[in-house]
Amino acid sequence: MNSRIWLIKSEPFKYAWENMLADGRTFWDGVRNHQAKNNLLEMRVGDFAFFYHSNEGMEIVGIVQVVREAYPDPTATEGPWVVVDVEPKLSFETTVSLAQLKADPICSGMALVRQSRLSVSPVTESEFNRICELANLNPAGFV
DNA sequence: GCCAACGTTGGC
DNA sequence: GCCAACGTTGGC
Repeated sequence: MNSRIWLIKSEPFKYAWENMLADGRTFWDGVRNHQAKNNLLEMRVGDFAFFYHSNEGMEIVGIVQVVREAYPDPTATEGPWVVVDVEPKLSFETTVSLAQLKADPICSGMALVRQSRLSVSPVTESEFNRICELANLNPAGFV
């Protein structure tokens, strides 16, 4: 597996997975945190990212794929902020809740769990595999 | 609605 | 450069 894995968060009432599916492709804007921005800068075309619903839902609902690497955020009037372009890759039939991740020995150490305010975070390969397992997915099917 | 975690701002 | 005050995010 050459791709790195990430996790991006969105509040469903601002931009839900359904919006992502409807748009087909979007630029991931609004990141105003340097750590999250640095993660965006490290994303490469072909990388995958889990799509997490924060606040409401609090679960991973799908996977997107990076289709364009970081470029200046068109919605930012100043500052070093960037966006990437992503496309929906697949919808989870079995979503994975935050409670499940917290209770899981592998996933309880995730940046998502430890740093709840970070909106773009890295996912390790073992976390990725475990989440696929919890979602009843075969990673070999799409990686 | 409350609060913990964390980032930012501004006085000194 | 420190730190108190304040704002925001997001889980509970």
